[in-house]
Amino acid sequence: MYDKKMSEKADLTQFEALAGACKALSHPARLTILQTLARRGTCICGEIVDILPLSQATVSQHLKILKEAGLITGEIDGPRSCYCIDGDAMRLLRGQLEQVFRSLEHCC
Amino acid sequence: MYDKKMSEKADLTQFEALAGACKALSHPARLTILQTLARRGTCICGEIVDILPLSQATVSQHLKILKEAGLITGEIDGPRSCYCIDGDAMRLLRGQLEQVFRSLEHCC
DNA sequence: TTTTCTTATCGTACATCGACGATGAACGAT
DNA sequence: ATCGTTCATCGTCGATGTACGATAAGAAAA
Repeated sequence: MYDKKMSEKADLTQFEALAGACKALSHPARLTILQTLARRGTCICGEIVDILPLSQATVSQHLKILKEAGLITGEIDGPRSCYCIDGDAMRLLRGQLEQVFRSLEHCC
Repeated sequence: MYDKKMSEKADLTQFEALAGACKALSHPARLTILQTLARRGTCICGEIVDILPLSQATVSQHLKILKEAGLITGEIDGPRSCYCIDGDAMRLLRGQLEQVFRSLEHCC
């Protein structure tokens, strides 16, 4: 009936960025795209379409999601597009996740 | 017109488990729940509802998602439920993510 | 210019997510 | 047996995600 502790609600916004990055990783096709980009070393365009069992439109959409999440960069090179892993963003994400996992080490 | 390389399509199923775990992490409320469980050390029941700015039904739904993803365990203790981080699952996920990030170190 | 190749975007259809109120189930206490 | 508490589940609804074909936009090649 009465307020328990005068609303000490958690601030969810502090995790919004990390949650968004995890969402970008939360699809097999997008993880496969990242793996492919890393494996080829150099940037790749629509070879990804040939590799994935998905339509060109769907692949392009997944690439857009990864780009909007800041995990990859895309540059137009003539008639084709060249995508590349954003190393800085990836290292940042890696560090953030590592920090979370460290804080989660103390379980019951 | 002709098959480029006789269908060397990537197998997306190999990343399904990891993608599913990332999806479980891809919501601020769920990350906050994990942080709360870790912070309290001991298992927690519906105090989470008091902490999060969400309804009891919504919190229960997030807890279910985390449990189905195997990241937490839930035990019924009398009239209340006691949740706890699954340390083994968390370490496994941490290792898998670390492996992915290592393979992504070689960027352009 | 016209064609061809490559890629992005639009529109659509269906599935899933995220949030909530309401209800139900389980238990302790009266 | 009847409350009151705690929690899970149901049903609903709008928003978002996933997939595709079709189309548009751009540059190279004819």
